[in-house]
Amino acid sequence: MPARTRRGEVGVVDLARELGVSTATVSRALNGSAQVRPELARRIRDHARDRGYVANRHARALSSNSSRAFVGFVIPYVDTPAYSAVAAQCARLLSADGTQMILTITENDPRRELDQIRDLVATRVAGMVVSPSTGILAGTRELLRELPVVQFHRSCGIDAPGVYSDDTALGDAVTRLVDLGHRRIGYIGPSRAISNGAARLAAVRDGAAAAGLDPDSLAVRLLEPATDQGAGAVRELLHRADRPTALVVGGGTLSLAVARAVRASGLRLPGDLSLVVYGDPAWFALHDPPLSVVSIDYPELARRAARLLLDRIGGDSSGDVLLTSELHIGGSTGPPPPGA
Amino acid sequence: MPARTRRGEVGVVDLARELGVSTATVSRALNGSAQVRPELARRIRDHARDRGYVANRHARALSSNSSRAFVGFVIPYVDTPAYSAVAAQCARLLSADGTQMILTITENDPRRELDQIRDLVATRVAGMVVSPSTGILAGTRELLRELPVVQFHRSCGIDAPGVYSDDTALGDAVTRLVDLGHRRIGYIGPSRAISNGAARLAAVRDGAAAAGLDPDSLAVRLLEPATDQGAGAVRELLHRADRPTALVVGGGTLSLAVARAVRASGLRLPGDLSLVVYGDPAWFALHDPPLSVVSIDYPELARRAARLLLDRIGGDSSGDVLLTSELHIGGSTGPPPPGA
DNA sequence: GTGAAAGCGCTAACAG
DNA sequence: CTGTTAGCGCTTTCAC
Repeated sequence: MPARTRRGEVGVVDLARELGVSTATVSRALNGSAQVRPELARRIRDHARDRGYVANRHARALSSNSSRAFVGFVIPYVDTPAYSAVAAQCARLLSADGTQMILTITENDPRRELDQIRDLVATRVAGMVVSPSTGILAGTRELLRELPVVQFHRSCGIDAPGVYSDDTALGDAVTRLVDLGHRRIGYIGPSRAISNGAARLAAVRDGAAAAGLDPDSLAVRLLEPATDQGAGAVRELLHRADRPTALVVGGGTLSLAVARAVRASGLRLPGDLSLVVYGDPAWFALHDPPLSVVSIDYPELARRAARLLLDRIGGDSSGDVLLTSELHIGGSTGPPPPGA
Repeated sequence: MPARTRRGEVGVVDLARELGVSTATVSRALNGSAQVRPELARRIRDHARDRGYVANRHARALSSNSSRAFVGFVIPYVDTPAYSAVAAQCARLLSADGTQMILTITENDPRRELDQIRDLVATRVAGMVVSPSTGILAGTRELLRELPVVQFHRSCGIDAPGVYSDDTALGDAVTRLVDLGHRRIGYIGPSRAISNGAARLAAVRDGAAAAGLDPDSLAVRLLEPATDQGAGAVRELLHRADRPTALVVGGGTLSLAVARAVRASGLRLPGDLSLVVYGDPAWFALHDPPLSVVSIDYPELARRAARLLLDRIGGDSSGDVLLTSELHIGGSTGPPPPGA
């Protein structure tokens, strides 16, 4: 044991002794209980500050079996801003509330997910934001039932509100492409096993239907998110005899991979192929021409998640939040090539 | 109080009673103390598992005044992968150790930083990784002296090991540019008030000197990181009569801004201007031509930070880790324009 | 309004 | 090897 022995920490007992009052009074004063003579309360608080008193959160959490001292944030992946940046943003917002955020990564592994969520429960977190893994276990659902939970990006069918992106902009993209004259449109997106994968595919199909194109005519390739197998899908799609004249991508990591593969294919945008990707327009604007992008406001997503969680911990039972995605038209969308 | 009353949690006392042993024995068995009859230990563990026992981390932390149950991770910004992705990655690695990571964001505000670090101390974290704010307060340094700390990206001169990127590749970039014939080279990087800003500037100057170019002849613009004021700096540099024939950027967020501004300027790369940016080559490869990039291996950085922290908590006093950055030559670097 | 005392759930001496 | 007994530092009845 590397022994951080007893440091010279001051505790409530010290404060109480030094002020000639009881620990109960100190505690009350420090927690703003109205039932302490204001004058005394102020003296206690001042003294606490002077002595550099910092309450031990474990003792506090242990004693008052409820506190919003900690919350959990559970995400599957680390290497996409859709998760890690939103998590960080959320930590920022929660800290304003004096709440510490414990971040855990499941790597989309149901087993780890269960372990981590169990550990969070063991920490008596006041609640948690969770982006469920694809094959969430029954035991995990069970655990989640026991405390305030907010789902995020993905839903796993438990009775908890969530913050999701409404990906209709993907549908708008398809509609727009059809309007431009495209008939053979490819879609590469995350697996439908993930709730948002399913939602995005649905949006794309709806967009086609809305423009009068048979959704079943779409060339669809669904992949695990956060893999760069997008390249393979692109090559496959573009080497068909009736290759699509337009491609829509429904995921951030996939989009990067697809953009690179398309670039490698030598096709001209938008002359030979139209392309709409998913993610941060600022980055995709590096491309020449700037890519048309479906984007979602991550900071806002984080804000809503944080607020929803705090509401829920506070007992308010709010409903889902659906954040509208936006279609930014760049230079990569145009009419299909004449011969097509 | 939103009252998560007493849920039907099982505790050591329950296990002890049900098994007809003492809580001490249960505790020992559960913590793998060798001084329990193996047969009994196994029975206890099995029973604990069957009952779905999960130890209350607060009680544990409170009792054994040392534990690696929690660590802190303190970063200034949320919107750059240099921080948020590394933090997430670190959380992933630490969880394998059963350690929960509390993430906090200072927004580079010394006051918040102090508050947050004080709160982490109040949580009795076993240690923390911290990327200090620019104007860190004396009180904060004081606090950091009291527990195992690993510095990250930035150093604040306390006596704690750190994980840094060795940005000599920035110097290599400059050397290379000089070798290509460039004499007027601009550098846009993070303020020297930040330790890594200073280090990068030094690397750039060293690179110039190594190639026989007077470091003082560099056109240097230092900015706050994570702002997009890069655009202004670019316009200013490129509108001078003796505008640089090459530009090197020493920060991720700055790089994006600079790349966009250069693009807007209409200058051809590398014909009119050579450009070397800082960040993820995969993203900057979207640019046409693909930008030459100085990059650093963030996952590895996270790995080293996690390991260093655990070592340090374990009592090992290891030294700094310097991770070598790499220069990826893309298509944005070439000889200066003939007339220059 | 304030104090005394009983825990929160666990670990760690100290005995046996 | 195992049980008894104190706490860890705080909150919270319950009296006064």
